[in-house]
Amino acid sequence: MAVNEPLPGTSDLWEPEVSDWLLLENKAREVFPRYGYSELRTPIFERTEVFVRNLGSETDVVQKEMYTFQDRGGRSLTLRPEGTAGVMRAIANRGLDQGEEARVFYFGPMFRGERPAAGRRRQFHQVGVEAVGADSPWMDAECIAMLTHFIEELGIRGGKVMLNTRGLPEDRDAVSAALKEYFLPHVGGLCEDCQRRLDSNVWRMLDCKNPACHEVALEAPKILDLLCDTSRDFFARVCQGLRDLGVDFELAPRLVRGLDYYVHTVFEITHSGLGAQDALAGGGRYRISLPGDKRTLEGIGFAAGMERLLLARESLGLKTEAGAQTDTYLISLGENAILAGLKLAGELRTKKLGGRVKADFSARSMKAQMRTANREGASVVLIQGDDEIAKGVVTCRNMKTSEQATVSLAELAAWLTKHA
RNA sequence: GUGGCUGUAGCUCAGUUGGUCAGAGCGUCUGGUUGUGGCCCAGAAGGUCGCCGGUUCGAGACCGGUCAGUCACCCCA
Repeated sequence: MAVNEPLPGTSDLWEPEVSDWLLLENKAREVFPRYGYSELRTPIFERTEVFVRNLGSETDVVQKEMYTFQDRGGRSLTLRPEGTAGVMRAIANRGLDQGEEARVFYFGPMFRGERPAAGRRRQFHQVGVEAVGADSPWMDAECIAMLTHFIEELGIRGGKVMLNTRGLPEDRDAVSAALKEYFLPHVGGLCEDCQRRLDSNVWRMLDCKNPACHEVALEAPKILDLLCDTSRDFFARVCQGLRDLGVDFELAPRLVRGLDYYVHTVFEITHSGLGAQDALAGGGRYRISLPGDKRTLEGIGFAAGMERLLLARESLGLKTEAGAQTDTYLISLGENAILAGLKLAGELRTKKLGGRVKADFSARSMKAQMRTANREGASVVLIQGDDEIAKGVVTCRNMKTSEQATVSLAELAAWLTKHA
């Protein structure tokens, strides 16, 4: 049995869950193009270098979560742990003219070697967007609005937009210095991680979840207050754009997010229906150097966890229930009839009649076949035995009303149209 | 990677202080007369009690390990 179970953190997806996934994918394909974004599909594995370069060799994702392997040529390849790096690589490969923008969306499986928990899998799925070559704050506002639009279209209420800014790279030293100065006197009472972070990554001390650290971080200087005028002005425009678009948001002064390439806007959407991993989506503005391109490209993007979107829907009672598997069920009595059933089913499909047509080839009793038809939720049952075949008719039963009629093959189409 | 909880038929679970304890409900299959579902009744199939080892006269029950699930931490989506 164990050999048949999917690997930890992966799962087989059956109906009716597949329907929920299709809904998600279809919504992405419906909503994002309305904002001028087009779908991009990149490979599921890349040269390891693509991710190391883009995410940074020091990040947790790169250091301990990637599925990396050697191919037959000895190259180091990695299953993508996130979507942005591959998208950037694809954009670099195609080239982006000065002033040109690339607005794309994507979705698909990502892979990280983590311990599975609620809303966290080893093969998980993200739907994300990237708008590269766009450096306007209004772009940020529109991007966040698009995300909330998408989430609302999925029927997910109760998501909260948490918004902050990290300012420009030039601001970083001043902010770090101020934070260090603030935290230094308190460091004795903080968790081990934060004691280390004081030197390695003081920004992250702001969003530590350890109660003692959080207490201290509450009084920390606000990043926004430490930024230059340019940064503050940029952020003010993002906020204004969101207000003009009618998007509710909360300022989250301690939201910093993990990756170093973020500049200016950072945001998350949180939802209470998820358990400990309460982030539905996260993103921000970034500056990235594309390989083989001297320019630094700026962009804005986000990624949403599809499993988490589905969990949020589930917490709101929106999970798809199991439904009928079959619309028209063909019962055949006797060997001759089975062959007739095979042919009739084929004709129905060719003529696009009867919806989902399933023929029973089991040669079981009438009763047994009827039971199966009923269990599968068939709305119509067509019965053929030697009698019907001899007369060139089909016994048609409407399973909802229990009406039954003997219908000639010529009239079958009309009957099905009426009852199916 | 760390910790808590869990692991018995397809599903949900009972199984007292180790000794007919391998069970129930649901589901499935078959039947309740000659070609008819959903209700009802009857019968049947189906599990080496996650796996390995140990303690014991004897373990599903106790111990150790391992695998898996789940929740939390870390980190993130």
